[in-house]
Parts: sequence; structure tokens; C-alpha cells
Amino acid sequence: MDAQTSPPPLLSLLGKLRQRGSFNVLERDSVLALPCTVETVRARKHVLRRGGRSDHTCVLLSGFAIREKIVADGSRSITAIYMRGDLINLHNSMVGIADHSVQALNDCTVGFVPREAIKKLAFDLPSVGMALWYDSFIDASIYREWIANIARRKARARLAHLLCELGVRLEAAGLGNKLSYQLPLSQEHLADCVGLTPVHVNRTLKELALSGDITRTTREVAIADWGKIRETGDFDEEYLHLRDQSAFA
Amino acid sequence: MDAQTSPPPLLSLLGKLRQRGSFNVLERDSVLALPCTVETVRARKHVLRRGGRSDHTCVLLSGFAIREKIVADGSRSITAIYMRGDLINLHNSMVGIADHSVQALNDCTVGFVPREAIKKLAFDLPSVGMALWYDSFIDASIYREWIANIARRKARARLAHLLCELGVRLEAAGLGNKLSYQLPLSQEHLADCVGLTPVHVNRTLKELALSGDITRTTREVAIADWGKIRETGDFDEEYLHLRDQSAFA
DNA sequence: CGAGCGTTTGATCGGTGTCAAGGATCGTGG
DNA sequence: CCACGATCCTTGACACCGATCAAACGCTCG
Repeated sequence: MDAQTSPPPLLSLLGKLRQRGSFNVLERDSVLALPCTVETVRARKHVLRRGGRSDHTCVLLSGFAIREKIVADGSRSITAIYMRGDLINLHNSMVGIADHSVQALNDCTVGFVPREAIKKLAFDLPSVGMALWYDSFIDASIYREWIANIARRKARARLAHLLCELGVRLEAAGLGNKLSYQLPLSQEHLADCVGLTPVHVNRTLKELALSGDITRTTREVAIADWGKIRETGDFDEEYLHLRDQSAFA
Repeated sequence: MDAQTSPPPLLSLLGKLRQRGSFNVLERDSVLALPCTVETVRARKHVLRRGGRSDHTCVLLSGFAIREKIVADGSRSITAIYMRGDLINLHNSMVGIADHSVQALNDCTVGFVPREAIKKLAFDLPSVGMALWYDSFIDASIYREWIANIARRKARARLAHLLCELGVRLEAAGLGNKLSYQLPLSQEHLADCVGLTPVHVNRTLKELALSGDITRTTREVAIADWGKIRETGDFDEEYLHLRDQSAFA
């Protein structure tokens, strides 16, 4: 707490990893001491490009970003939404080749940590390694939920589900309240997240408002009745595994 | 090579992990020496049930299985297809709670390895740990591809993509030829994999046959022209990461 | 004030779902 | 060896959800 350098950039990463397991002082300090270069990425710019080789693992320190894949006919699928503290390319920094692109939604700050430093830390301190591994598992869990969401739910439920997930994650990241938050995504982004067209997203949001699930002003979502939207979206936050740390306390 | 016990059950797991990194003798033997209980699971039976606690990691030793999630209206989404050598619940054996069910498609043999044994091995021998971690990354990569497939491709492309993936994976697992293989899935299963109805899958398969992409007898798929189906399915096997080990040789 | 982007709305189209019935295949038991 | 039931596959007619096309509207920021 003395007048050292500015607050360590990886604090938000630490916060996230500690949800995955409890750390002692050494583990905590080792995460914060990871070598880290901070850069700003402008809105709409790519943090990573498909096909690029990356030997750094990126941590999103502020702002929002999405992972996208373009299919043959040119349309886009968004496969993940990233917010503060998220590791946005742990997989492809380890596997070595970026299979998708990651794009900044607004101005972001990104921490770049050398892959080898992460790897070394993961195996030197199993608690940290396990927390990182868990993070991969939880990512996978979210992907599975998205598959089911897109494959088997109708437009209203898909959107409701996504709005619930965003609320819960924003709140967990300390970025807002799940019942009322600022949407970082345009309707076109929402459409690409749930496999619909922007036009239909627009109509469906209107429906959700009419049926009393949400109220909205531009880019601001307020959930009128959590129980209600939870039901129309068939949402159960278990898959986000936000409270697993209790098993380790 | 002496007259010991029968061939070690985890040979197929070893084969898979070695695609993720090269092992020395110690590493190889340690994987094979993992404690492992083998059980048979009958067709249509559940290997794992949603909500169950599992402290064992399951390796599929023979047969096929699927991971499924049932949504509110009762319809099913299949989020993964497992074949010989696949770790079918690494994530939830570590996280502790099964978030989906895994069901056997035909009679399967499954190896149950205590979670703690896997964990210990992963951190004692980083090469093995890294290979396991990679496996999680590659699972995630496949999930992302499925999201894009379901979200943004039309019925013909979705199915073509799935047929390509199955062929390539079967061949990689030493279970057949990507140009001609036995389908382990019914049309209803296919439908639940790609977010369509069984009826539409049926019609679409017919179309694919008519257009010369495939020929088929019951449950047997033969791909007439790999280049053609690859194109109609917008398929690029990169996301399966089958040849990454070259980077480690 | 104008440009650019995102939102909103209407009209129409088409891909896929739904419902229903019949046909094929296979394992099992008489 | 045949009959039977279960499961899966196939086909047709029709309905509907969401896509597409097009245009106007509203912010926001130079």
C-alpha cells in the first residue's frame, strides 16, 4: 500500500482467477508480477487477426470485445463476448494459431503477457494452473450453452437468454447491475450472437418490451422482472460457474 | 512386451494425447499406468447424468457417445460427439458438477480415472498437463465452429460440414476413412447436432445425394467428391487441430 | 449542418417446421 | 423361418418464423 507504481494492471485478471480457486499470498503476488505490456486498442480495431501467430496471451483490462468468425457467404457469427478480466486468447496463444478474430467494441486496454510466462506460472504453482484450466472449462461451458441457445430456442428466448447472461456477467465483473445495465452491443452485434438478422432482433426486442420483460432506452437495458425474463429465456446461470469457489474455501 | 495383463485400456487416450505433444517414455508409461476402471455402458444409457457429481474422468474406449442438453420446450441439442480416445467429461470432473448428460449411442466401454490421479499427473509431468490442457482448447475450438455452423449456415451447408467433420475425426481416430464411413448417428441425432428437424435432415441428405456430394445407403455415408462437399459445407479442418504436433516434433 | 451509423417499420418471400401417414429395416421370440 | 414390434427413414401438404428488401428516422460527432 505504499507509494509504488500505479495499480498493477493484472488486478482484474487476479479477480477473475480467484473466482476459480483461492490463492495464497505467493500465488496472488505471482499473478500480479507477470510481465505485462499494456496497449490501447481502438473501437472496431482487431485485437487479434485470424491466422496470425500469437505468442502472447491477452487479458482484457477495460472495454468490451467480441470473438467473431466469418462464414463462406460473408455473414458473421459472434462466438464470445469479452469483458474486463477475461482472457481472450488463452487457447490460441497456447495452440499457436488464431482461428478467429477478436475485435474491440469500444476503446479497450489490453494486457499482453508472454505465453511462456503464463505456462511457467501454471506449472510452478498448481493453484494458479488449476484456476487457468478451470477458466478454459468454463469458457467451454458457455459455448455449449450458446450452441443449445441458437440451435433450439426461438428468437425471443434466445435474446432473453443473452440479456440474462450479459447482466449476470457484467455484475460478476463489477461493471453494473444485472437488472439495469448499459448494452455494449449494437442490435447487429446481438443478431450475430444469436444467429438472427438485425431486423428481427429489433422486432424481438420490441416484443420483449411489450410483454413487460424489459424496458429500454437506446442501448440501455433494464430488466423489469428478473423472474419473468429468466423464464422466457430458459436461463439458469449455473453454466457460468460463478460461485464454484465455495467448494474451495 | 512380455505376457503381462491384456493391452492397457488407456492406449487410445495416449494416442490422442500424443497428437497434442510428444511424450518421452516416462510420460507415456505414466499415462498408461493411470488407475482405470473399465465399464460397459449399453446403447441409449447415460454415461453421465446432468446434475450428478463426478469425481472420475471418463475416457471413451470404444463406441460412440453424445453430449446433450434439453431446453425448456423439451427439444434436445447435441453439443458434442465423442469417439474412441475422447475425454468425455474432463471439464465437469474437474469443476465438479455435470452440466449436461452424456449418452451412449451404441454399446460403449468407458474407462473411469480418478480425478485426483489425472490432476496429479498433469502437474507432475508438464508435458502431459499441457497435452490435457490442449485437449480442452481444441474442444473449445470445435464448439466455436459448431456455433458458427448452426448460427450462420443453411441446412445443406450445416449437414455437409458435420459430415466432413465426422469423416476427418473418424479417420484421425483410426476408425475409418473420411471418404466412406459408417454413420454412428440416426437422422434425428444429426438434426439435434445442427439445429434442424429430422424431417428436414432427411430431405437435405437427399438433396446432397442428388447434387452428387454424397452417396448413401442406410447409415453408410460415402463422399463422392471431397472437394465438392468441402465447399458446400464451407469446411476447413484447421479447427480440429489434428496436426499441431508437428510444431513440437 | 451534414455524414455516418444505428434503429425502426412495412411488405413480401422463402427456408424450415409441423403434422400426418406409410414404408423399410432389424432384432427378438414363437 | 416367420411374425411381430420398435425404431428409423421417407414423403406430402401446409403453416409459420424469421429473412430479405427497401425506406425513413434519429442520434452523434466532426
